[in-house]
Amino acid sequence: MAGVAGDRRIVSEGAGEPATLSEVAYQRLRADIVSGALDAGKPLRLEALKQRYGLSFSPLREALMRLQSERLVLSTALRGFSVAPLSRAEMKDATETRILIESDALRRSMQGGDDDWEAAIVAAFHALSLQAERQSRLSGEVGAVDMHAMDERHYQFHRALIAHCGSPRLLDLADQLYVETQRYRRPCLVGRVAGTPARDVAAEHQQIMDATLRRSEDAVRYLAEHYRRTAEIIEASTVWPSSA
Amino acid sequence: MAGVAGDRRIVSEGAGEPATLSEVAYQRLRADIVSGALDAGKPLRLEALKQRYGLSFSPLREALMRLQSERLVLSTALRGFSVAPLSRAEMKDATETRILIESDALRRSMQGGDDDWEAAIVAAFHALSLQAERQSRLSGEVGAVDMHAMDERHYQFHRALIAHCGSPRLLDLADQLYVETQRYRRPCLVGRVAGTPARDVAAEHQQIMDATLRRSEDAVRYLAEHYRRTAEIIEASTVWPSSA
DNA sequence: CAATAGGAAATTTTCGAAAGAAATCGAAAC
DNA sequence: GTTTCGATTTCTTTCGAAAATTTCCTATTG
Repeated sequence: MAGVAGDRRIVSEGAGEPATLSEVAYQRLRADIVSGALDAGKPLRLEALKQRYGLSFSPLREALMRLQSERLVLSTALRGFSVAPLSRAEMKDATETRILIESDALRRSMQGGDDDWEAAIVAAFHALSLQAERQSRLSGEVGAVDMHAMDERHYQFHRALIAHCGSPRLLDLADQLYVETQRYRRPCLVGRVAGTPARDVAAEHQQIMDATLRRSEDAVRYLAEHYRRTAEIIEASTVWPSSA
Repeated sequence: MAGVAGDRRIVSEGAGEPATLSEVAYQRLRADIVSGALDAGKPLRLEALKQRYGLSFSPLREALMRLQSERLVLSTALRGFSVAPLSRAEMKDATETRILIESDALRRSMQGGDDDWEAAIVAAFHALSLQAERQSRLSGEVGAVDMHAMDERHYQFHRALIAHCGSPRLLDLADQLYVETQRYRRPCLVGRVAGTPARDVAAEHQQIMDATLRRSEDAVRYLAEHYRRTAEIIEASTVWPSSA
């Protein structure tokens, strides 16, 4: 998932490895929160994190401070940090905010989008399709084949659509909301839940792409539908904590 | 400026003083960046900050990490932090993003807004008017009378408009963008620049409020115009750094 | 028996020093 | 005169221990 939200902030020269332990802590904590390796709602004891990642307090606290700004971590003064809980309300808010941001970004991209932008979309769509096909062919084999690669392609496709919007803030927010909503998607992707209507995600992507290349306002509508449909399926198939 | 962006994050029990030095560092650094006490673009040497605020590295770095997420501070791995520079492009992006966020938040507020919401708007408008009048009466006296109080009232009015939107994310983003754009407004407020067309800001606020209470889509239009007008005046009357 | 105060343990937060990396400066080589 | 290399200095980053605070447990009181 190289390139997702947060990479703007610490400008490390090459594309290579992170230069500071603070950055390492940030990336690993974020990955573990998104993947669910760290349970939602649970307190993040510094001693435990120190142990887990082999880092000391300073870089850990700096990373947690940053994650707090991105709504992945909660903090209470003198009482430490905890993984931000999951709830219906938060998922809805994240989804609708994402739609607001990406709709505008897509519109702006379509307005000024050039040939390179179009080509990048087509390329990302193709790569996503290949990965999806490979995925479905291997489904049922050695567990969770390569969800990571799938996520990355999926992210790249949606990012390509809005890449030409011209606003660093919108792109950043989109990245951040992608990560936030990913927390909700991930558990659903692991196993197909019974009673879920078969859904042709590839067709939805195709529809969005086609409308985008036509520079049609339909693209915005399709994109919003795409996100809302995902949110609905997740809401229905998630076992929510009692109080949320 | 109690209550502006960032207060969500660290939940300190009472409304009282900040419980941690990390929080103190955050608030003071932010205030100094917004007020211009720390020059835009300049590097933030930790030794100097330590001296200035009487704090040590850890809380300072944690605060800087947070400010970085809010686009007030820039950081380069192993090369430290610097105050985010000001530029036309950034101001435009911040302004347009703010309009996007607040337009949606205002629409949602108008949809579900109840009596208390309306009352709070009227109250905030009134308080702002009183402060503005006092301000203009005292203008020309002992320098910069109480810009702080004025800012606070102004913030509270705009916040009251969108307060009922129901989305914590939108409110947070609005807060953040308010602070960001405040950096550009502040220098303009100090002295009225020659050639600036006399502008009846109070009338604009009145117009926004009236349309809002009527639940008219005009409110959204007026609000956007209000922000764009401010941005234009600032752009014209600011001495921009050569490369920006 | 519930409520409360006191104290021990666990945890967060802060500090100052040590380690590590980049920038600076000057001398030597081209 | 310009470039390159190396040592020195400056600065950031990290660490582990000390300080401050909360949490938990127990004994005591009403």
